[in-house]
Amino acid sequence: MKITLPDGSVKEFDGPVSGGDVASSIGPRLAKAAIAAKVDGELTDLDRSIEADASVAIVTAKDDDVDALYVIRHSAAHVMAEAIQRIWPDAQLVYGPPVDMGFYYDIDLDDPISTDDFVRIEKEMAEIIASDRPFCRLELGSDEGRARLRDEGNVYKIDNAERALDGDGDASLSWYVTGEAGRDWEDLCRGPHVPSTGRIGAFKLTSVASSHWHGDVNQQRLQRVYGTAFATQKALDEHLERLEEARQRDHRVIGAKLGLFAIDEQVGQGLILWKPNGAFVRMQLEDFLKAKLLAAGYEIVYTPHIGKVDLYKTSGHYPYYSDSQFPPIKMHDDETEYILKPMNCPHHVKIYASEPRSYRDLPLRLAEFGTVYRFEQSGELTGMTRVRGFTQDDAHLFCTEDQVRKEFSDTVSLTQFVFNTFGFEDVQVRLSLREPGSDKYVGDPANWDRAERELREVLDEMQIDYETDLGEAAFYGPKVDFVVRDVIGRSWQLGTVQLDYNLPERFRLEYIGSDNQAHRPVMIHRAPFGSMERFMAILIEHYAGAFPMWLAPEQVRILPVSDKFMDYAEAVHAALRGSGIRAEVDQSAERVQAKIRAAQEMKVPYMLVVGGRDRDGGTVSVRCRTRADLGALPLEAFIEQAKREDQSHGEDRISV
RNA sequence: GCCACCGUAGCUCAGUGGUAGAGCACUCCCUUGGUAAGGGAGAGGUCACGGGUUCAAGUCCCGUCGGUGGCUCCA
Repeated sequence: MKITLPDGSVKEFDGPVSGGDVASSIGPRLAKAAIAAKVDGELTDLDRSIEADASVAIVTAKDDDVDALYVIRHSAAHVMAEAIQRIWPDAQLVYGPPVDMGFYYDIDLDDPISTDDFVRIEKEMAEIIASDRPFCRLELGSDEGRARLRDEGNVYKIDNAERALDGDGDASLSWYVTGEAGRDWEDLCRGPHVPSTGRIGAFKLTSVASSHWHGDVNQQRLQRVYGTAFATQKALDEHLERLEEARQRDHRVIGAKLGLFAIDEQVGQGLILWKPNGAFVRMQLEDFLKAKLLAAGYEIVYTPHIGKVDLYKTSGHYPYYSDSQFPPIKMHDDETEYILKPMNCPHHVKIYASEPRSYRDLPLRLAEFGTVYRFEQSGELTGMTRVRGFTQDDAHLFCTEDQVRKEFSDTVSLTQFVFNTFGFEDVQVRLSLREPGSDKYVGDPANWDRAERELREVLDEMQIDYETDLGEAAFYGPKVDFVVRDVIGRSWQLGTVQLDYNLPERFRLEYIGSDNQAHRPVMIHRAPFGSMERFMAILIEHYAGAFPMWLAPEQVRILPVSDKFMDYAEAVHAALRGSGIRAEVDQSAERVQAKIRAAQEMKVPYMLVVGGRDRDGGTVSVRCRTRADLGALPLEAFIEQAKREDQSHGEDRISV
């Protein structure tokens, strides 16, 4: 029998071997480090027999190996479940997979598990790990397995088993016993696991939350205990440190510290108050994009925050999303109703419809930073990322069928340009298509087919990597979303480009073609930032509050060495302001060291230390937030360079 | 919306049913200094809100509001 190793070498064995045997044949150290095997690309237990020629890779307990972490965390989930059942024998196990950064186990138990219980659970886990009991696989045929599950009486496991067996006549069921069958703890599980509990290097429980069976709110509510595990304590410590650092970058923490935004419960949940510093950054972002849009042939419009319900009935939004809107405002006649607009499109559609359009007018690109209101569930609200009132950098492009391709491709380029400008690298592109056979979509299926095909073709032409999500489309058309991860690893949708063959239909939009006949335009909805609130939140975390100079509300802080030089500091201040540079003077009675520290903490890009030497020479001593002391520069030269850095969006940096 | 946890000074947090605390920030005074915290003093509180138990509640119980982590949802 031939076993091919990852380096391409081939080892011969007589008869079946296990991954462990293969490891031993290579060397004792590898055998010792091995925790699982990957046979023809599939992870298996180290002691599973390999019956035929195969390529085999040995998985060792390494913290940078996703397979190793997968197996370790899966095993840790078992150990945690056993620990929980030791403490709460009534706990019914549901489902316990490894996930991105750790693992969880869903448990049905009436007693609430709280983080205070973690110490107890972790102690039991440590004991199970210290006893170093082997994970033993126990396989039963489907009938025998079902009988066993019936005896155990856990409906969740029976359900899991039926799903595993579904459509596979001769499938079997497997259990993993942590120790000796019939005596020690066991769990229905597909595996694989580490050879023994002692191989789980380091673990920690992280949080407890609620979940629902099958993710369905109408089903049994479960408790989900989250944890994480690594091969070594060092890696676990580093992971926890990274989490802590990420928390320091949290936009809610930095937003408060830098005076960017506030939320006030008297104003309302999920409603953002942009404070002067945050408002300034937002204004810069809007101006930046507006200039780009005007250059690309967009036109700016303004529309009201409310509209009659009827408008949204025509657009089709109202019946679909009535429970995620603020309730309608009823007028004095008790009949007319207005709603806070949940979307800008119907208003823009009405601008299109306000005059006759010729094919010569198309594409018509209407842009607006339009604030919309959606009644998100209270449990959903999070800082600036998930809110009830937000401003979309919205635009609607009305074009002919023939123009769709180019307009769509231009908007995708624009979105990419925006992400590049801010240095976002971890951006996933997601193409959302409709779910075949579902009736939740409106419009002609032929139009949908055409739209979906065109999106794919353009993305392919632009050589963009994307993943396809069936069933994630908007009800009116397919879309391309740009998804960015925040520092805590959560994914947020920012930019979006959506094709819409549907609204023009519902509003009976028309243009007169070169044939002098009426035709229906196609709409593209697009928002590169997505929402100003969410984009701002991600930007804060991305920069950890240290905005590049062109975005920073305070670009320069002048630090007089003592208040004897306050007059010179004020003169420098006036010169900077006169040149359009945003500067402040630190007037406190502190020493320079303290002033520097304060400015660094407030993430001011440049500090100008000024004292006697500078006053006499007409210079400023430049300190950069990231590059420390740069030395002295004549005031005029600093202003020149500062303006250049500002206007070039950081391409040209100040140097001395 | 659901579950768990949390809510004490502007911020970060201590606080055993028995007189409300610290550090930072703030104000004032001293210090007048050259690249990440000089020293001193002062001010700042309806312990989220409402009810209950108790001789006595920041502390225990119930409710409401708000926050956090998930679940579900996200045009």
